[in-house]
Amino acid sequence: MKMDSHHPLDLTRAASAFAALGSEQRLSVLRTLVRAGPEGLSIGELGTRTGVTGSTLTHHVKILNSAGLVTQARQGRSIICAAVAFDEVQELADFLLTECCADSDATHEDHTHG
Amino acid sequence: MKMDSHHPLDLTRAASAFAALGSEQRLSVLRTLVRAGPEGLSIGELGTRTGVTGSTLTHHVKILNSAGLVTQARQGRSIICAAVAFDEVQELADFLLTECCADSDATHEDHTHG
DNA sequence: CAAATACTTCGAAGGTTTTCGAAATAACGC
DNA sequence: GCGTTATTTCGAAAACCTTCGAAGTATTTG
Repeated sequence: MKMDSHHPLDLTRAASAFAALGSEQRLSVLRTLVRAGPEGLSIGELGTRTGVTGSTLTHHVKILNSAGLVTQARQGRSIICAAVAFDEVQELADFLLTECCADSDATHEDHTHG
Repeated sequence: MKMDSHHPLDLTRAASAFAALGSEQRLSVLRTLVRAGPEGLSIGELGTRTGVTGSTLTHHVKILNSAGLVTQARQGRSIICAAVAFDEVQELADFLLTECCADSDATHEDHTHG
């Protein structure tokens, strides 16, 4: 469910991705997946590592998935989750910073990223 | 109020910064300030440009300020707001990605940012 | 000091999110 | 098909967020 995450970010999509990251539990889930790398982890293992379990974990993973930050794929009895955050988070940063100072009349000081 | 934003990010602070970005209205406010550059904008002008006004705007700016993403300074009758997002957003991205694959047993594939 | 401007605080109404447990579905082995 | 493991759906309770308008504070001007 939801495989499309490669059109450029609009305000609505960016806000919902940021909102997905804006909970300690979900941020901790996503970081655990980022640490785990491209192989991913089952929901069960993710629960063991983060302390978030059951329907609560299902709920949070679904939000991260809808935000395009996590993939889910069935493998036998388990669902394997993996972080897609690698590029996505840079895209989010760019969404905010890309037009830096565009409206500024001033002698553009160096506040860019990089 | 709140000038300290230079200790390293912990989970709680990072989540609250992401949560601050996770509303269309606040994201639009912050982008408007990023576009405006280091000079910043008054609350009134910010309201004119974003369509968010009055106590609602006060509320949203306060959340962005508490998250360390916006500064506020009185100048005469106005309050001038400016984005601090420049470095802060890169820090947030790093918070997520820094430990990429640390727990992975696999032959580390290249999923890093850069 | 009074009036005007710029913004904030307060409090309430409405909406959304979070969390939980019980029942449901999916896949595997016997 | 039946039991077991892994995860999801459903529904309800509590907590939290958003928005609004009315009243309040701060600052400048006459």
